[in-house]
Amino acid sequence: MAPSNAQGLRSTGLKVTQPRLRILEIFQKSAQRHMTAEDVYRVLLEEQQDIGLATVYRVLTQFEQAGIVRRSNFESGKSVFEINEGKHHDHLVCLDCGRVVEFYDAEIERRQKKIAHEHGFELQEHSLALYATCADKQSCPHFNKGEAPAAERAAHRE
Amino acid sequence: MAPSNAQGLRSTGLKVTQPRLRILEIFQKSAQRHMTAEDVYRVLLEEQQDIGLATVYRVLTQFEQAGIVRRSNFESGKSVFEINEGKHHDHLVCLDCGRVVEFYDAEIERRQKKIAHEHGFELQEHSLALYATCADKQSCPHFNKGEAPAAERAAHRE
DNA sequence: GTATATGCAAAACTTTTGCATCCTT
DNA sequence: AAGGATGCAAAAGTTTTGCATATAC
Repeated sequence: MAPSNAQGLRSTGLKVTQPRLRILEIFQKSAQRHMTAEDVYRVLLEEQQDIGLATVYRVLTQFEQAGIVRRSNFESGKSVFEINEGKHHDHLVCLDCGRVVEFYDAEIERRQKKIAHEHGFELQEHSLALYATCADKQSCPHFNKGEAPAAERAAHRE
Repeated sequence: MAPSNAQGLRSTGLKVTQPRLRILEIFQKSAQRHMTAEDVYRVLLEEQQDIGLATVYRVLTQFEQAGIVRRSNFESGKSVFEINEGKHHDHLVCLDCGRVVEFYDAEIERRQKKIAHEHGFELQEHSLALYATCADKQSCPHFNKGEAPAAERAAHRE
């Protein structure tokens, strides 16, 4: 999964265009694995690429459908995209600095499936996000300056 | 929690107004525990109450802050509200009919807290939603006609 | 050359806000 | 009477769409 080049893109049936290649590259080169459409667009602007925000959304949506990226929603109100490495995981989001940690817990996965079955359902997918604060504030240096803290939007409602 | 009357409302420090009483009543009388702001507004319209959508949003937000309702986001892009009975639970959403089942799993809760700790965080909250289809379609009679299937928005992107 | 993709602007949707007026206390 | 609450309309924020033009195969 996650084609890293023109061949990979082609194999998904998508034409190999500049916008698609550039967006893929941004995900590969960025320090942040998790980016909103705005985040990607901002990088493109800095690079003086003439790529519109609408194209970013279109490309990300197509990439999602092709299995190249995954979309999450957290509580920010915005969609967050990341390259799909094929390994399923859930997210832990730092409310102090927005940092996103990925984790996988087999037991949680197992119980989710079991719970669905017990209620007469067939589990298709799930979305799990943990929201936490740094136990040791020193270790949470508001690291992802590009990514606004997840606490931001909740604060708006206060 | 979840004051069911004027006294209860007063105790939260909120003034007892018609819109607040009516909205509370709608949650108490409705067959659906889970409703969007639009859902509530639609009921008000049917009752010819002159209550604006903005007020519905304001009241629901205040109720959330007062602990009277809880807000969830699922994948629909809209906020879903329910009366806060005080018992924490997560949600299982039927992709066929939109039905929402509540569940609680102590082991999942435990592991979430453990995972956060292992990464140096203090868990504050979490959001877990399971998306599933009915194993036996007969038992899923598109029950919540008022509530559009959760699959709807995803379909929009296709 | 044809079908697709893109850019731009405008629209769609959910949610919030400004402000004059109304209602609780 | 005074402060908070509401309605309406307008704004904000994110995401989608229509359409003429540009690009990939």
